[in-house]
Amino acid sequence: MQTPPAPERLPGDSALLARTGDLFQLLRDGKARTRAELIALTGLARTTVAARIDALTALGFVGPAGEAASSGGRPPSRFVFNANVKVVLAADVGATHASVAVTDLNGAILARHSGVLEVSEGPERVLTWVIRNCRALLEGIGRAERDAAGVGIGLPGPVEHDTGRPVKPPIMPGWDGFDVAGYVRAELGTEVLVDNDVNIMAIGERHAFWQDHQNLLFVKAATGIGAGIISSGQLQRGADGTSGDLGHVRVPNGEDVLCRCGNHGCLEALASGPALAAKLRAQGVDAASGTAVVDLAATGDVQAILALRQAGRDMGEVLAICVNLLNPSVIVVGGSLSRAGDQLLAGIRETVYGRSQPLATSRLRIEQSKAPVDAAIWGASRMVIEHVLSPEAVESAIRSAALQSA
Amino acid sequence: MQTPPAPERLPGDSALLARTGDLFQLLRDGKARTRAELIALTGLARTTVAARIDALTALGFVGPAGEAASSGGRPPSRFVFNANVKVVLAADVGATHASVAVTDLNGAILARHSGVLEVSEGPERVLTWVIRNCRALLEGIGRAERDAAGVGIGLPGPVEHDTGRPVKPPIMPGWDGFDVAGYVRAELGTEVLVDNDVNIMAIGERHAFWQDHQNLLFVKAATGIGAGIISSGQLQRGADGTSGDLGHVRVPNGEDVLCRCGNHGCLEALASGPALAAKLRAQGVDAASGTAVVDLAATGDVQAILALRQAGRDMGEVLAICVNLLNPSVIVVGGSLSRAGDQLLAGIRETVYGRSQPLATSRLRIEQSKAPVDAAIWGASRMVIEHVLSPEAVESAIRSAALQSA
DNA sequence: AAACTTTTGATTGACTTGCGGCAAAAGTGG
DNA sequence: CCACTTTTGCCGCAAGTCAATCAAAAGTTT
Repeated sequence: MQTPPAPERLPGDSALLARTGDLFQLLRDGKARTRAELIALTGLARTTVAARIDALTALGFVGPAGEAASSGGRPPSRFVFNANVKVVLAADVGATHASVAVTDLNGAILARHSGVLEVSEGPERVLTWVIRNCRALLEGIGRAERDAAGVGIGLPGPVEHDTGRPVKPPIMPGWDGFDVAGYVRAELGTEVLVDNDVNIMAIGERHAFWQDHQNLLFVKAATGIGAGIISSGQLQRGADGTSGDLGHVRVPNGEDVLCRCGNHGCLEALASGPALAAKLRAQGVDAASGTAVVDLAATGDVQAILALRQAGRDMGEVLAICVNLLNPSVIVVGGSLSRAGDQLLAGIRETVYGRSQPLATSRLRIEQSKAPVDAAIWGASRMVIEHVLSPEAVESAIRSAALQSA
Repeated sequence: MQTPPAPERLPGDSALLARTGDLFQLLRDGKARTRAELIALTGLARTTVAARIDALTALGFVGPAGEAASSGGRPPSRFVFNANVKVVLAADVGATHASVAVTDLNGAILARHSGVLEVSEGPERVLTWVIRNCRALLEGIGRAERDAAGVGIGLPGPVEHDTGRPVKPPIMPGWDGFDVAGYVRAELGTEVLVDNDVNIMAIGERHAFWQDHQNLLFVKAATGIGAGIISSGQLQRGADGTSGDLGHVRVPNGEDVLCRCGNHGCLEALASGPALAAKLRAQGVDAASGTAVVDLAATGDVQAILALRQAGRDMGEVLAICVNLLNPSVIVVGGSLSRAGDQLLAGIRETVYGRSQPLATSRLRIEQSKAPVDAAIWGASRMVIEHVLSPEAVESAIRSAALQSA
């Protein structure tokens, strides 16, 4: 008996593309592709690709996208990711205001609403506001609640992401341990993911502008100062969900400044928005808040400019250590103070490039956030999207649909 | 026509255990298990489990482990991971000496050899020494070169792990960009993985003593001061492989000390072994090196004790920031200075617990390395083991064996 | 308009894999 | 020695992937 020639590819061998959900990942980039292109890309058989595309089309995850140019015969039909099968709800809750938005599955914002809302009013009232406005936005664009694939929520304090509960947040009285995810899920009936707002901004900024960077440090400088760490392409939340807490790190030249946390020399007491405003007021300048300082700097106010630059240096002292420790390829500075742009960044760059090891800084970029207002919404949306469009999630959606029809 | 009842589990549905390599992961813990236990653990069918065990047994990855107690019928046979199918070579190259070892697939050291060797002699000579001693060790325990599953090498400088090349290492003249992995692979003909020695020690320490901690910071305090970061259970190497470089971070009370890197106030200039020895010599104490300082402290020398404690405080200043940034659940302090134990750690603890946010430290442990000498070898071995026993690697081994026999 | 090219859908058979059923094997307890 | 239990090997079934084939569809080229 003669054995058949060993095939180059054993059946079931395509370990990376064993499931329909994996094929789908290729289409996630939004490019329209023909079946032939997908066959070349995956190495799967024609019938397999066709069957999987059919399954994805039946669920609405992909849709037809016209025809490609003919190369002398029947033109091939193309397929493209359908970012509108579902929508995603995104909420960014700040200390004194909140935003909600509806996005498609690309993270593009379809509708949004912002309002003044004190997080200190407690979880029930704040989340009720969020839920109500989510519903209103859905109604406004004519989508049903069941069209929502999930809700992403950013909160201004440490969050245990796995359970969706805040853990001892300093500025959120009444929220400690509250089951945010459960509360919202009970109302909206969808997947709910909760995280720290800085983490969410890091995710948003990375996906929007720095996709090819696997090691990114996002710094939010506003009322507080915090960082979101992306290492190996993955958000790092730490053991208790409190990673990136740079606000109360001690900086050298702030020994005499008392912080609201009770310690001396915290970065936040030196370089946060309120700290800068207080400093200028002490100099006789009328500055109510951090944004006022930024506005003053924009008009050319020398004291404001100097204060921002010094704040940048103070932050740089801390960031230099972060750079040596984490060796990121980019630091993105966001938050209300970052609108000052050059002034703040110049101070940061000056110190970081001076203090860090040449090896770690040779390819390091330090940039201003390119979308200070949208990053949080994008990140909240992106967190949900990655979850619900993951190979596993798509796979299980296909399987349950198959069960339904059987 | 009647549709058959929908099966609870569709074929190919066992997403998490689709492959034989995944079943193998369950057996990696070394516990002997019966087929029935594996069925319960995996949810796979009896025949499937049996077939996979057969495949793994054929390759030698698992072996029979006697019979379990009968519960009234035929006693079940048990299977256990066979850590001796292959051996792993591990090498730790330090500045002035090097170690090589052979371990089994559990990482247990079967044979080892250490010697005096200057890394500055250059890659060819050092690696030749490593290769020669690897061969000698293999011969000593009666194993062939082809029994080696791979080689793990730790080097005292930054390494681009993906390519296996050092990048601008400060104390390794002639090594910059040298293809370490390629050079060794050409000789020994196996997988070669290279990494920074601190990273490797972090891996070793974590696996040996802190398996349930997903966020660990390993600090090596010796001639230099560096850290290995494990976040989300994964070693974080940074964008250029230079993460954890804490030696040249500036600490507050060292402004007047000049570091060998040319800057002032580096942690290494204050708290490294040579720095402590120099400090004591300036005080009239005879201390040749960091280990001499540690020895003095062990005899109760007050100046040495004070110096170590202050070094701990200086390190603590930096580690406090690391804690706020990374929120690890444990910091392990290793390196030659860590043998000082209490003195150094007391200084570190004092500062870290004082400076870090209560949230980040409430569950933080700061401990001495439990195996200062073995951690590096264990880590180098572990790095290789995780690579060659990964589900993918096992899977492909099984597939290629199937092709061979066909 | 006819010939040619290319895509697409449908079908078939071979192969592989996972699963359940059945019977033999290998124990225990009376 | 004889039931009884449990494990284990073997076989057929169902499902999925793949390669191959055929025919229809939808273009281009002559």
